[in-house]
Amino acid sequence: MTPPPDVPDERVRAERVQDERVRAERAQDERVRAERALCGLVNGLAQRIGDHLREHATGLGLTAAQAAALRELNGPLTMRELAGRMCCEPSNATFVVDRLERQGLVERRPHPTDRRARQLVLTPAGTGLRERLLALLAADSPLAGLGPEQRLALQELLEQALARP
Amino acid sequence: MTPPPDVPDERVRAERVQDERVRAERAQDERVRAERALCGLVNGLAQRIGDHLREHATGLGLTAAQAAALRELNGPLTMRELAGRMCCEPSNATFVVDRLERQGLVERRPHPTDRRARQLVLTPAGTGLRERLLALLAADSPLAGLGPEQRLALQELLEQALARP
DNA sequence: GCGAGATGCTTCAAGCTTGCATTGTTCCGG
DNA sequence: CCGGAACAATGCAAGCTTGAAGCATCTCGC
Repeated sequence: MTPPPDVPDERVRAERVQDERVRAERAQDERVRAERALCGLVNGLAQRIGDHLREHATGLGLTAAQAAALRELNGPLTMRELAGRMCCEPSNATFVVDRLERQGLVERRPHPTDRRARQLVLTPAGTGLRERLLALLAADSPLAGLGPEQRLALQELLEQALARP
Repeated sequence: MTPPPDVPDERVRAERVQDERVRAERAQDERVRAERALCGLVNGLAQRIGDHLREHATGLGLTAAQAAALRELNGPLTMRELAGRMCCEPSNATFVVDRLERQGLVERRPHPTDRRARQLVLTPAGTGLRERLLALLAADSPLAGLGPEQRLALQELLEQALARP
């Protein structure tokens, strides 16, 4: 039953190589799957945060984007500053502020020192609505499942993940 | 210099109450600020994940949403299943699949056992493009800043945050 | 001064996403 | 069997988001 001296040796080696490749592929598959799952969790939480905002916003006659803008308007801002705080493009800020203005919640004034820029100021109605919104948002948190030390840990992990561009 | 027996006592108490309220407000403010920062980080990472996908997708003539759909199409799926994997509404899946179909990457077949449903199947072109996409996505990760144990920690935190609905 | 490039805002086209209504099909209790 | 509830997919309206193009204004180096 001992095989001829040359051929099987060859075959054994080939099988070993094949084996290794299969195992490597499977390991990579596993890594990819885990990565996708993790990304899914991140997106899921982001979506929940958005839903939470929208939920409280609709009760006040606002969309989520409008509420996000209103939330940032604690003092006079330029369009660009608002876009920065909302983490979106300036053109998007234009779109959202258009609606807020049409609803009489915010006013576009000429900027005192830069004639290119606009100064966004809340109207009395806007100020009142903003306070109601902040009260609602402070009342319950989309991160209620996490304790203080867990939030800190999460923050550090997220910062590290975002650090490498 | 000793104050009259009644009035200052009153005043001291009032000041103490006022003081406490101010401190409480400030503490709540701080909590709200920290929460917003954390939400910002979550959204930031989600956005980076999306950008990463878009980046590799555009090189293949796909949008991010199309790439996300293609990525999930490893075997025959119904519209509903695809929407589930993409974490979006079925009507959105319809929209995205419309484009994929128009580009000849996917085919809508009648479902073998349920005449309400459709079965999505990749065309040869779709299969090839999907493989190229997966190769690109496996090559670099949007979570490159995190090591294995950190990913595990992040996963656990996110799961816990999402657990409480 | 002044002209070139940078900056602030807006508009537009294209695509994404959601919620709701509609249509066709299946499933189940009577 | 059959009528109604549940379900799959789609059409549609409204809103969100981005990227590129365009106009007004500012700023800096000469």
